[in-house]
Amino acid sequence: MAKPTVLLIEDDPDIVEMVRYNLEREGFSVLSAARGEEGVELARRRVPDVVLLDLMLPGMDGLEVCRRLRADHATVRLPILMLTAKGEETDVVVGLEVGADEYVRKPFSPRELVARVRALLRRASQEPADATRTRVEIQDLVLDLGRYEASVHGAPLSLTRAEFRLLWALVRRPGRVFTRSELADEITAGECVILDRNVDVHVSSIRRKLGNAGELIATVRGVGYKCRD
Amino acid sequence: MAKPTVLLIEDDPDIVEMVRYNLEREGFSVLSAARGEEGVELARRRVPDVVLLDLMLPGMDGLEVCRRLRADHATVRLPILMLTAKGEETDVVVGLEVGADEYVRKPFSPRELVARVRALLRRASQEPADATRTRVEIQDLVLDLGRYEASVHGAPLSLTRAEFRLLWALVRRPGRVFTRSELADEITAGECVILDRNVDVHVSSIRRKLGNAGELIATVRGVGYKCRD
DNA sequence: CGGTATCTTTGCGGTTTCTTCATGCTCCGC
DNA sequence: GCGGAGCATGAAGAAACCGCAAAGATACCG
Repeated sequence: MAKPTVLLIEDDPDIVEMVRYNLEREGFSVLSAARGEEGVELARRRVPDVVLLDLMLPGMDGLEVCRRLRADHATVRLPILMLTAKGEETDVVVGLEVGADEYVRKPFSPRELVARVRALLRRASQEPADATRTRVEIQDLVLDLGRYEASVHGAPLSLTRAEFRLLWALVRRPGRVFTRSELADEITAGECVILDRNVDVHVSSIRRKLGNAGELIATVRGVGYKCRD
Repeated sequence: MAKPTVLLIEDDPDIVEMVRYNLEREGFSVLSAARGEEGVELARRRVPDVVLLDLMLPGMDGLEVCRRLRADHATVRLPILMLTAKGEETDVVVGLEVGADEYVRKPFSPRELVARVRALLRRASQEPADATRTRVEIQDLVLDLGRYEASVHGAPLSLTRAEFRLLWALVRRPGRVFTRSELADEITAGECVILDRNVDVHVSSIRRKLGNAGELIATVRGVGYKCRD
């Protein structure tokens, strides 16, 4: 998982500037397009995590963009947040029917925008996450994602967030080998980049906390780590 | 598994049409009623898997429908999703008291609606007892949703609305970890957006009011909060 | 309209956790 | 057995996180 990408389709350069500044400051990577066609094309090629879409665009308008994104297989599930000017209430309704997920009225506060984008991402990502396994047992080790708890032999462990994420990644697919950078991404959830060696440190500390069960984590020399199965 | 059935109680034919179209396309079977009495009757006779309920109805309003569904043995644990128009915040509060499980603000996107209905069904199938609980006791703490009252050791607490909702969300599913933004959604019922950090403040104030029982709320560092079980 | 309770945001300080670095150890081919 | 690359681990500075207090904003009520 990398830094979340936002595609902004908007023709007013001031707004583009403002949104870009605020989203980048909050750790998003921002793409932008001033015209509808361009936006659809970009969405198809780069597939962002969210689309912010102005309703009023020169050429192809926001509704049409929305329809096209929904029509294309690559972008059909992409969360779309619509930016509307005040008093376009009916357009909002149409927009939602056409497949937008959220809307924000102009003028909007940067804070609100960021919060909405976050909420949208969260909802989008938790949808399939619920379907995924939330609990894993392997020998004496039990991990429960929903409760954020780990235990060995029934004795609870106190893992930090990074440790938990790392262990979760390994244990979820026993036998499969992960490179250090794969694991680093799991730890940071793609938010930032860390050195591969850091993974060693976390592994070391996990092993210490696991005690005997520490042997569950096998070092694969020259490659990375895996969980024994 | 058979096609899940949704009962929509809503007087605006446009919305009925829109919801029906979208839910059927997604594989649901849809019943509808334009009036509250009719809806209650239908719910009793056909017992759907979910009820979508408009708050503003001619005749018997949504809240009353909700109460009746909760009063009847056949429908007592039916998941209810409430449709609310903008600015009906106070009604939303009452809706929570009466025992609705989810809210969607109008205007809503069909995709969001479908997603919520799915989420509701999934939750209902996983924890059938949870949906309709109106009272929770955990150690010395008692929360009563119907009366909007909380007490520790029998001594009543004076919680604000935000505090009550937050605590209710935590206590209803002990052990499960909630992120700050999930909790923020619970507090505002999706009406507006607040900063994650605000959740800390409410938690802090709840803990103070709970006294010793404040330890029931555990901080999960780097993740959020949960209720000890 | 004014007063009050509640909600939201903000900033600081203490604490934990993360990251990096340096050092010593292990494994492996030769 | 030796050398070297790769790994383990301790330590320390940097960063993130949380609790709390206090102030500004908003909603509520008479």
